[in-house]
Amino acid sequence: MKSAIHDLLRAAVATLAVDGQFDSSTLPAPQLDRTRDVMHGDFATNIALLLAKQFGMKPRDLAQQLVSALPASPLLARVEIAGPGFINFFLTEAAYHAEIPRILQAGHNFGRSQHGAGQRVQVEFVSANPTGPLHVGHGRGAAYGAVVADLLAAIGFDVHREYYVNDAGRQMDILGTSVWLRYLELCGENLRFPSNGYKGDYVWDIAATLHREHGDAYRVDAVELFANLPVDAATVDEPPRENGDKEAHIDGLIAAAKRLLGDNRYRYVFELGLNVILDDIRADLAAFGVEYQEWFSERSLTESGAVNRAIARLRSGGHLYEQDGALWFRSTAFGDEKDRVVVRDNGQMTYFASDIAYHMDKLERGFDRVIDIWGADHHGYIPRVKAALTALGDDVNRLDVLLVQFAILYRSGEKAQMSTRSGEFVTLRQLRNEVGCDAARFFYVMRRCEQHLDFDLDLAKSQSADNPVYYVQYAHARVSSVLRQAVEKGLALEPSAGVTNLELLTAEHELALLRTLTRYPELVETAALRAEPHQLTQYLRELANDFHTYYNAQQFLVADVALRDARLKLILATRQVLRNGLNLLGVSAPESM
RNA sequence: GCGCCCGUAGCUCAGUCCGGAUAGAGCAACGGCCUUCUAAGCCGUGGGUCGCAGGUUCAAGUCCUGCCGGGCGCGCCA
Repeated sequence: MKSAIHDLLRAAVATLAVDGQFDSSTLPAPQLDRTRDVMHGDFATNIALLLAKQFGMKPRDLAQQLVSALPASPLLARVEIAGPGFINFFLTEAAYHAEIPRILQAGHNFGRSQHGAGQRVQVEFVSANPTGPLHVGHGRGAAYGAVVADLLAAIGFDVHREYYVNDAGRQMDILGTSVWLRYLELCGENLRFPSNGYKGDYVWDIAATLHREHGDAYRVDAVELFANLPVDAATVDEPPRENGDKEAHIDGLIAAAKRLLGDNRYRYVFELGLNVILDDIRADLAAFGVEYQEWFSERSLTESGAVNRAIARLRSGGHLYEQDGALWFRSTAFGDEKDRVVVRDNGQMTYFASDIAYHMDKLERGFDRVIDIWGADHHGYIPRVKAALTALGDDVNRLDVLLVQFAILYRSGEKAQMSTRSGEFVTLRQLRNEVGCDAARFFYVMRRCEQHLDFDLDLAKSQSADNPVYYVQYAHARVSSVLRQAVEKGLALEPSAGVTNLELLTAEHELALLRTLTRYPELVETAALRAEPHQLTQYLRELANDFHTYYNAQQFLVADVALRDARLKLILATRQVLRNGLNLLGVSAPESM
């Protein structure tokens, strides 16, 4: 609908440009906006104000000429010039009525478009280390990423959803070692669990599996294991101690574990921990309605030689240097605040080295656009990744990093704190079980991603008007209920009947609802392009409000057959749009509540 | 100290990209609406120096500069 009016406007501007000897390509493209106030019509443009200077005319005079140059259209009831020179477009009721069969015919495709056709986009999100269950912070990234991906797919992009699995590195060694130590305790060994180890119950569970299936096959003498290790720091329950170093202690434990178990047995414990947790994350996300095309292994980057290749490319470009026994990337040459180590003095690759290789690999896979969705605490990491891509000679503009701020849970006004390491956290699974997937998905994307999210558990659970997700779902259920009763009373409409009777929809509430319905395709497109799912939640609340208002003002199942038919078509179209929008959010559209 | 994000009604937030018309919504408060399709709903009323100060502009919540407040980050951790 908007594009039709936009075409008329562009034609008028082009006509005037020719008359006035202007090259239309040098003029700003006319913007057409939805009006805020119905007094200003349906659409408005400020193009006369913007072009007045170039055309050497007063804005209102230019506006008048533009209006005269507008091609005739059955969509336009009238066009007015207002204020300093705005041009306001008032659409005919028929223009709105014609949208109803369009919505009904398009069905679940209404709002979808081919805007991004032919372009491949990768969206990488969540990518939490598989060292424990996902917590509520990951949940926001999951919901946000999934909806952004679905929005982009809705406007025609070929979307590749990916989870980067950190299945290598020190944190995973700490997890494997934590599992093994718990196992030793189950074997009856007496030991002091390291302050830096993973203390969650899930570690005990994995250790119990190992013990149940393999008995004492992985047991060693704890006294021998802990001999000659650097002193650990104090845990939170212990009095402070001097000279403790939790990092050196855990690294010593990892090295001892590898030595005492040998490669094969160490590997087995490590893999057991990784696989159990990764399976849990997969199941958790699947239950949350989040699906991926690919789970990309960090380890595979080393095995495929991608990391070495990335380093070689940086080296041949002269971007690497050695200092203090380590290999550094001169990222300051590309705007980073300091240079970064890619190979440590002990020969180990840093996480950053893998990440360079990963992003190099992403671009090599030919995506037109690569979107990373990270927690806001990683924002300092953006300059170095972009620096690396620039140094590699890749087009850094293909990468967008979107930062998602923290989600803070509130229960009866109190914050719920979370930390994976201490084992005291609220998991995504707990949240899903408590408030349900629908409320969780909706609440997570209700705010702009740059905004801290106050997640009110009590509100998310409440079945009342306060709860926006129920409010929208209730509108859908209400339409369904009316349609059910129409069938029961033998009043079912014939959806294929086309535009017949729609001219009877002239009440203010009906036209307001229609106006909102026709905004949907525009809304989906901007929400997708700007990666702003909250626009969709906002819109659905407005649409639900328009419907509830209409519902309270008019009876649908009236005796007048023609009027009833028209109203049923309108609410059927409303249900379709509610359903399409909820579907994009990953929220169910219940037939009854 | 440096960098990123945020600051709009009592509360939670839209609106800022790309400057436009009297700054919007929900909650909370107050007052109405169920013999009629689900009251999980609707309608109405009150409530704002858009953090502060300058600047640009015909026009600034929106753009620029400087402050102030809050969050996060500044490892040869991931």
